[in-house]
Amino acid sequence: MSKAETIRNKIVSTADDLFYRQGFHHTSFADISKAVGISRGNFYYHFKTKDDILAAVLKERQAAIAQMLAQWSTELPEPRERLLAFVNMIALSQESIIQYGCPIGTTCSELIKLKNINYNDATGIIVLFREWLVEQIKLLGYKHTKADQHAMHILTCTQGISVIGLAFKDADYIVREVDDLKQWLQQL
Amino acid sequence: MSKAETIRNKIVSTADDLFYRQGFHHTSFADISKAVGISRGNFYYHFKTKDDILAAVLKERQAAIAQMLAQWSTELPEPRERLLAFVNMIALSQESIIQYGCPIGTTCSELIKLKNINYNDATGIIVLFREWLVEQIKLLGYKHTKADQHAMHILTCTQGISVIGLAFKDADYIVREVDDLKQWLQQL
DNA sequence: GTCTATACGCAGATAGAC
DNA sequence: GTCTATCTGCGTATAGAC
Repeated sequence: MSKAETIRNKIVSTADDLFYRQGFHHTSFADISKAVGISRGNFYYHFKTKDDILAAVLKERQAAIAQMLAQWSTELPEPRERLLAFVNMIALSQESIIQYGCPIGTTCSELIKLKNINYNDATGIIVLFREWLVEQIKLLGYKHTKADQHAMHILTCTQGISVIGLAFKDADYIVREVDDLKQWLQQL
Repeated sequence: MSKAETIRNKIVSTADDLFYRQGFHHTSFADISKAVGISRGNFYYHFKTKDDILAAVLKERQAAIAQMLAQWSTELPEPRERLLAFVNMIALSQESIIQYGCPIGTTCSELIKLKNINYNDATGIIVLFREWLVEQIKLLGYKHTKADQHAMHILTCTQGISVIGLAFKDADYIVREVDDLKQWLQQL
């Protein structure tokens, strides 16, 4: 890997982190270049515009999520286990959720309102989750329509937990709601 | 009511609307003054800073919500009916939720990340909802702790529905999830 | 490739004429 | 009270030296 690619990757991962913690609009080039440790001028050698960085961040996130889901699909034999792994993700990242919310949901909500952002780019990751969830639920014996409704319900709960967890900064609440959701999954 | 107060009120209601549809950070003074039909200079006669407008908007929203909740408490005799009225609010405003999300949730999520905004100002309205819900659920015979957990669950669902409804722009989904939540309330 | 210097536009905010 | 003119700072973006 060339040095240019290494720096590029560092810019993307740093931007990823800052976009999550501060929001896309609220993160300036100065923030990113300062965190990476390069000058703003150098910055433009790698990315022409802010939207270019955003596109790279979203692509990178999507790839990471796709890989994680694929890993679960291979490592966990039972579809129900996979669903539990998905839901458990919320409980595991409760600390960051309390501080910054869900990385997927908050970004999606922010970007979807921006007129110049592509709708599919903004929602891509949630679509990925939805399709993967549907796949697992169908393996439990549900038809597509019903499986999709259940998948949407799971997404509803995880996003709701993230929003309310952020608003009230309550870790116990997150654990409790995640447990309820797990129970719901068990009897699915 | 003096003319100054009328204009002030118009600024607040316009800002309220724009903050909801575009987000606080994304709404400029130019946007508001243009929508109200006054010059930016005149603007500053009524509000010194952007934070002042935000404070006025939040106060106004809080007052409106408090009044709505009080009205439900007087008009609807049964606590269960009141809870249904709350949840039904989501279904009734599905059109705007699909476009802009939940006015309470999105604003809260955005403001809570801003360092210079008071935490209590950002979460005030959700706290209001929480307390009112707890009150109603206690009337159903639940102890405070359990009632609060149920209240938090209702908030979780409504916020989750708003986020996912916005992301997928699906009105049928909203109606379906609201119906599920209503059923859950019936057996509470 | 990486830097400094700088242009440019926009948003927040102020001064002062009317 | 309402306006126009203007200032300042910041964020995006470019040019060009090294």
